[in-house]
Amino acid sequence: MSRYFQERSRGLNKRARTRGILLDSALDVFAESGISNTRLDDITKYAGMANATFYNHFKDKDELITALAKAIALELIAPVDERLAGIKDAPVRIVVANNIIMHAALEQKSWSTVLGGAFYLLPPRYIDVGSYLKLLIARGVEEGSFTDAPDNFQLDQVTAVFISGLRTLDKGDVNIIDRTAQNMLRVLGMSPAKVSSALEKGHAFYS
Amino acid sequence: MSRYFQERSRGLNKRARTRGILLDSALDVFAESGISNTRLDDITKYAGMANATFYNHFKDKDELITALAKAIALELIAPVDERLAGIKDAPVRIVVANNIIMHAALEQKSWSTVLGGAFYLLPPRYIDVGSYLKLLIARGVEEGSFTDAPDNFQLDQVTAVFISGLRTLDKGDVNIIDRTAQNMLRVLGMSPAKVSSALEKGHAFYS
Amino acid sequence: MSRYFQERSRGLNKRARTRGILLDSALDVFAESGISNTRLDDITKYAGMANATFYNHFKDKDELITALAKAIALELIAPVDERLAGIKDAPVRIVVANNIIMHAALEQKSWSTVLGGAFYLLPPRYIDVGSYLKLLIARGVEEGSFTDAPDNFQLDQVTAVFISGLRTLDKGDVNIIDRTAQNMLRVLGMSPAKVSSALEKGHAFYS
Amino acid sequence: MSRYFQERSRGLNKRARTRGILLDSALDVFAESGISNTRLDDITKYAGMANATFYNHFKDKDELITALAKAIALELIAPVDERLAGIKDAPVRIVVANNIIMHAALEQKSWSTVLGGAFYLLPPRYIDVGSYLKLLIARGVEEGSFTDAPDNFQLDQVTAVFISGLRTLDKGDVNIIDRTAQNMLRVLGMSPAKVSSALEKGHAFYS
DNA sequence: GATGAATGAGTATTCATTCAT
DNA sequence: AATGAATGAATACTCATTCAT
Repeated sequence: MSRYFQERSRGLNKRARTRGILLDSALDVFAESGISNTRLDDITKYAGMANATFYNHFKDKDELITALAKAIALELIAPVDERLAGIKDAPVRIVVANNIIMHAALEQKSWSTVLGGAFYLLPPRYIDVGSYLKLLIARGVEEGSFTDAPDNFQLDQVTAVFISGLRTLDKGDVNIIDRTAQNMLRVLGMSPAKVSSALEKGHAFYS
Repeated sequence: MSRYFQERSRGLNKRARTRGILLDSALDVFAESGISNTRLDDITKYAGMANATFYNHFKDKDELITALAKAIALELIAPVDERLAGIKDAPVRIVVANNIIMHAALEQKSWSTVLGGAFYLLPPRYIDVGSYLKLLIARGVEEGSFTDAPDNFQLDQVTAVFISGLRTLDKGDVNIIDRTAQNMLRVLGMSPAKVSSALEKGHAFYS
Repeated sequence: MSRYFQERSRGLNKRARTRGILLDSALDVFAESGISNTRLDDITKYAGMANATFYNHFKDKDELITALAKAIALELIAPVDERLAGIKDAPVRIVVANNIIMHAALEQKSWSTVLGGAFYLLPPRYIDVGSYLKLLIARGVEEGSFTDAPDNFQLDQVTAVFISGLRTLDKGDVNIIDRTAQNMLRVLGMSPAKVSSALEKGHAFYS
Repeated sequence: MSRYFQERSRGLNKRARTRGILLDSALDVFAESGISNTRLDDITKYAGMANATFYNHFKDKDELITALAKAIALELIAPVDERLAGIKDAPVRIVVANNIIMHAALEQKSWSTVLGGAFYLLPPRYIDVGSYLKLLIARGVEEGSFTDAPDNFQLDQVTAVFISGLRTLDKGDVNIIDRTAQNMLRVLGMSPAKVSSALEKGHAFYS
C-alpha cells in the first residue's frame, strides 16, 4: 500500500496516523477501481481496520474524497511556489509549474487518477489545483504576457487541457508533460513560436 | 417534459412512442439531477408509467444511457455532414461543425448536460460526438491543414476543450461557441492570425 | 400467526392483503417481544416475505406502529357505537363501552399489548381509544351525570386507569374488566354506591 | 446543568463527584430528549468527559438508568418517612406523601420526566416510588382505612393515577398535586366526602 | 405490451462497549 | 481514574431487477 500520507503523519498522534492510513488506502483503492465503484468497506478492509473506524475520521464518503483531493492538491502545490521564486517570465512559470506538478503526480501514480476523477465528480471549488493554475495565469496577465486577458471561461478551457493531460499521464508517457504545457499556452493565445521559446526556457529550470 | 424523441417517433408503432417518451424523460431527469443521482423510478415516474415498463425497452440502466448518448450524438451529428459538404478548408469545417453542434445543444438545453455528464461517466467509446470530432480533424490532417499531425493525445486535448465548452454552454452565453472553436484550432497549432481567418470564413456558412 | 387484518382484506387487491399480513405479523411479534425490541427483519421474516417488501407499504417502523394502533383502535371502537345506541345513562354507557372493548381485546390477546405499549411510546394523538373514551365521558358531562365536569387532566387520569387495566388484561383475569370500569367511574367522582348501581345496570346489556 | 447529585457528593472523593456529574448529566439529557433517544455519547459530552469514563462508574447503560431511578426515588422518599411519623390516619398519610413527593419533583423538574419515562420503559421492579406507594397503602389497609383491601391490581390502578399525575406535573400546574391525591383515594374506594376531609387534614401538615 | 407488487443483494451508518496509554 | 481511539454487531433503508397477471 502507498505510504505517503501515512509518513506525513509520522510522529503525530495516533489519530493523525490512522487518518493518514485511510487516505493512503483510499488513494490506492480509488486508483484501482475508480472512485464511484469504491465502497467504504473496500477502503477500510484494505486499510486493515474496522468499518466503523472510518466514521471517527470522516463524516461520509464525500468528505473523504474532498479531503483527499485537497490533501493531494496541497502536496502538489507546496513545492511549486518556492521553485517559481526566481522566474520572471509568466509563460515560463506555467511551463515549470506544470512540469513540477506532473512529475509529482508521476511519482505518486494514483494522484492523477484521483485528481482527475474528483475533478468531474466534485463541485469545482474543491479542486485546488485548478485554482492554483488560475492564480498562476492571473499573475501572467498582470505582467502582460498574454495578449488577451483570460476571463473565467478561458481559464476553464486551460484547466480542461491540464486535467485532460493529467489523466493521460496515467499511461506513463513523459512527453505528455511538455505537450500539455504547450497546449495550455496555445489556448492562452501565444503564437506557436513564442510557445516553443517558453518551453525551451522552462527546460533550464529542471535539467 | 421534452418531446424531442417522442415526436421523432410520431406515427410509428406504440412501442417506438413509449421508447421515445422514456428517452425524453431520461433526458429531462438527467439534466435536472445528474446522471448518477437519478434512479430508474425517477424516470418512469416522470414518464408516467410503471417502472417495470422500462425493461420492455431497455435491458438495463446502462443500455438507456448508452442509447441516449448515441441518440443525441446522432441528432447532433446528422445535420453536420450535409452542411459540411461544400466546405473545402479543414479548419473552417471544424468551425462550422462546432457551431452547428453547439447551436443544436443550445436549443435542447439538456443535451449538453447529458453529453457533458456522460463524457466523464461513460467509457469513451460511447461518446460519438468526440469520435466525430476526431474524424473531422483527421480529415483536416490529410489535407495538410494542420502543421503537426495530431495523434490521439492531441485529439484528446482538443476534445477536452470542446466538452468543456459544451458544459459552459449551459449557462447560455452564445459567445462561448466561437471561442471554443478558436481554442480548438489553437490547440491544433494554428497561428492566432489563421485562426481568426478561419472563424471569419466560418461565419459565411451560417449568417 | 394471527389472521385478523389479513381476513379483513380478503377479496381486496394483493396490496391490501400483503399489508394485512404485515399488520398481523407485527401484532404477533410485538406481543411476543415488545415493540421496542422488535426489528423490522423479525416482522418480515415472520411474515415470510422479503425485508424490502415492508417498504412498499410503510415508510418506516414508526408508520407501522401508528397504522397498527389506529387499525386496532378502529376495530375496537367500531362495534361500540351501535351497541350504545339505546343506552341513556352516561355511566352505564362507559361501563358497557369498557366491557365491549376489553372483551374484544381479550379475544385478540395481542391487541392490548400493542395498544398498551403504543400508548406510552407514541405521541398521544395517535391513540384513538383514549380519544374515544374522552368523547364518551364528555357526553356524560353534558347530561350532568358527573358532578364535576372533567377537564383534560381528569380525563388523562381516567385514561390512565383504563390503559392500566388493559395492560393487566394480558394476564387473562376477566374480573379486571368490571373493576376497571369501577375505578374509572370512581375517578370521575361518582359515589361508590352509584358506581355499583351503574355496573349492575351495565350487566343487563351483556348477559 | 443540574447540580443535584454533584452537590450531594461535595467533599467526597473524586470518584463520587464524577459519578454525581454523570447522574446529573443523564438527568438533564434524559429530560431533554427522552430516555430511549439518548445515546451515551450525549451524556458524556454534556458532562464534558470522555465517553469511556462512563464505564469506570457504571457497568452499562441499564445500570445507569437503574441507578438514576433508584437515586431519585431515594431522594424523593427519604424525606417522606420522617414527615409521616406523627400521622395516624392512612388516607392523610397518602395525601401528605403524595404532596411531598410531587413538590420535590416540582423543584427538580427533570425528575418527574425521568421517573415518568422510566416507569414504562424499565421493568417494574426498578420503580421504587411505586413500591413505596404500595407500602403506604398496605399500611392503610391494616388500619382498616380502606373498605376493600386493595390487591395488586388495585394498587396498579392507583399507581397509574399517580404516575399519570406526575407526568402532567411537568406542565407546572400545582393544583394537579391535590387532585392526584384525590383520585388515588377515590380509586381506593373512599367516598367523595371522606376524600375531601382527608385532603383537608393533609393541608395541616404542610401549610 | 404494460403493470403493480415483490425481492435480493447491497451499503452506509449507528452505538454500546472495549482497549491501550 | 481518565481518556482517545478503535471496533463488532447490528440494522434500517435503497434500488435495480424480476415475477405474475
